[in-house]
Amino acid sequence: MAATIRDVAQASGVHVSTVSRTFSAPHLVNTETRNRVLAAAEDLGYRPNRAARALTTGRTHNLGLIVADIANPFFSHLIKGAQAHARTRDYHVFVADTDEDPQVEEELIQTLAKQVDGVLLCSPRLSNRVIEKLREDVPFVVVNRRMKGMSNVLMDVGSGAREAIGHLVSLGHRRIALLAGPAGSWTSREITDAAHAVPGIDLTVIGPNSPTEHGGLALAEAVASADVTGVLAYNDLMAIGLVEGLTELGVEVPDQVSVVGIDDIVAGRVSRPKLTTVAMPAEAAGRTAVDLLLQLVGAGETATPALATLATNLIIRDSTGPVRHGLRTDP
Amino acid sequence: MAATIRDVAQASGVHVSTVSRTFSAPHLVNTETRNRVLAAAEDLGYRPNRAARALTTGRTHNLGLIVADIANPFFSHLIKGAQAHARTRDYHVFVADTDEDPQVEEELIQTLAKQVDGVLLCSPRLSNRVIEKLREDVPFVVVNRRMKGMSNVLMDVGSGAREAIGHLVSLGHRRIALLAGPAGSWTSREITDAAHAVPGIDLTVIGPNSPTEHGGLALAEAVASADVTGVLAYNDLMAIGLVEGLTELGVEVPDQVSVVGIDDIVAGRVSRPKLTTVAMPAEAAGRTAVDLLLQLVGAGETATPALATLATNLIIRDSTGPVRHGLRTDP
DNA sequence: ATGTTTCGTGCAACCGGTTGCAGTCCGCTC
DNA sequence: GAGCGGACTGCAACCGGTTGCACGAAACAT
Repeated sequence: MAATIRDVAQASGVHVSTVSRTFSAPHLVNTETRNRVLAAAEDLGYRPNRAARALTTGRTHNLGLIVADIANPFFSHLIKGAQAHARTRDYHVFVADTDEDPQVEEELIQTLAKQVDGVLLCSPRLSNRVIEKLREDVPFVVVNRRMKGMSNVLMDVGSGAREAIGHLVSLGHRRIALLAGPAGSWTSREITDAAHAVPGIDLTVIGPNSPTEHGGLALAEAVASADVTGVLAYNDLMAIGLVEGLTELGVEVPDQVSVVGIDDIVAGRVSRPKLTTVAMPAEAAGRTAVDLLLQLVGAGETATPALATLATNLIIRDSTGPVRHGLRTDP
Repeated sequence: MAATIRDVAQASGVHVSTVSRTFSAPHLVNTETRNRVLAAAEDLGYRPNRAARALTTGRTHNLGLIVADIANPFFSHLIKGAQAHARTRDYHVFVADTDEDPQVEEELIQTLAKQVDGVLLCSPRLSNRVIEKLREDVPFVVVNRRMKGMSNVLMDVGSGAREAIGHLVSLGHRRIALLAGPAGSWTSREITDAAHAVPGIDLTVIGPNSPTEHGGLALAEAVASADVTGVLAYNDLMAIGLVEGLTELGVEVPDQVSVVGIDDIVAGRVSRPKLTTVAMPAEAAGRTAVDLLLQLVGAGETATPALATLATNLIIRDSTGPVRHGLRTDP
């Protein structure tokens, strides 16, 4: 069907190896010959078959990117950052969505392993043990989980959570709820740990929860009856869902309850009240992860794992406000 | 490094071809032998190398999915639908984002062509001519563009636009603006054509525009000064951006201007006012597209292209309301 | 003129599988 | 007991490239 290297060889009267070299090591072939080969290739519409090349070189020039939920805008931006950056390095990024299912996550990694040079694993739900085992199959960079001996891209979400809670405290809040994320999420644990370490507050942890709008919506009753005035949610989607649910229950945000999200997705800027949130540098994380992964891929076995930590920052909008004491008895 | 078919052959004392058959045509090999091979494979952690298999069979069991903007929730849901459905058919879907750039789109298709059995091209920005040329390299299903002789998945956006404008008209609107989408978008043209065909309205088409929140935001002034009372936007992101911009300009939605979006993304439900929109069945489109593509892939050259048209429906929320005459002179 | 590089190209094995063909062994039929 | 067919399995070519090695010719040194 499509032209192969042998067609080109025949058409230009040289051996296949010369054609091969014309593309993968041009400096080794005579300028004149090269031009002849290139002309023939152009003529036949020949393009090297990457899969076949991968078979011998062991390099596919593809990267895999695994996320829990492609519909989560946080991941969309990470993906965009990774794809755009990889393209400048002549790599392609294949994205796969696990639907928050660790089982699917494991299968996907195994399937991808042979088809890519390395995998970007974002916010994994798998256990460390399984990840370490899978690592024998393919180089990894793990985003949003600290793993000894592996390259990591982390966002300083602990500090973000501290900042968020500090903000609530400065507004007078003391009884604060933390909506945890999914089980197995490193980020969720970081946030929880950071929150626990803040002195002088009365913290209620609710969860684990599904990190989606629905997850947040479902928590509205629990939050309303938890006797808290401030809430920090695992991510913006949950925060938005929560605000929606609270509003339906007649609980005013921020007048009765202040809500802080994490991620800084667009929806948080257009929802009302506008969401106070901890901004996460998703695109930068994607780019950084690609860099670390290519470093790993290039160096082979000898690579030393690297750790990148990206800063987060609090963006104060309208979903947080000062505590109003005795509110419930007001008119 | 990883175990190959030859390692397994050696370990189980049979020829490689027997190992191969154990996996790709189990009924051809003796139960006893098969078990021995399977045990050895299990033992060595052997998994067939898909790329190598693809070389001889010509089937990679991968599909490519190309979208203009992975961060657009409409596409996220389409992707999820496609990936989940493909997985049930033992196929994997690789997603790539073109960033709305036709050049990148073309390159991506060419790169993917050899690594997948077929491509799902969603809302292409390329010209028909180029697509028809690329089609020689790899089977296509085109989503959101009608192309003769190719399999298509369309959403009945024309009827959706008619319904949306009918809704505005029933609220008393006559002077209506249409915010067009990007150049090269079939959907945008469909909407425009449908809008033009509605009798008795005074239509202003603005565009082409970038189909993002920013694109909508940037149009606020143009809309405010266009002397219209109703707006239909190419998609929800633009509609949301527009509402944001109008609000900043002090123009009330829906009191002064009614806004309708298209897609029904989550952000439209949480933004205030809640967005009236034409719901597009994104997930179903993803599933359907995979079905049509696998049909095409299975049948080879002989395949007859199929056309699937999915219904849309209007969801009325709070961003549309009755025209208020003489509003601007009211207090 | 001879020896030594350097350059350019061809040869052939190899990557990890698949598959048409042929051969062996076995039981069964007539 | 020869002939036949079916069930397994091995052999080897092949998919589309890459690459170490060898070889011939030209360029350079001596």
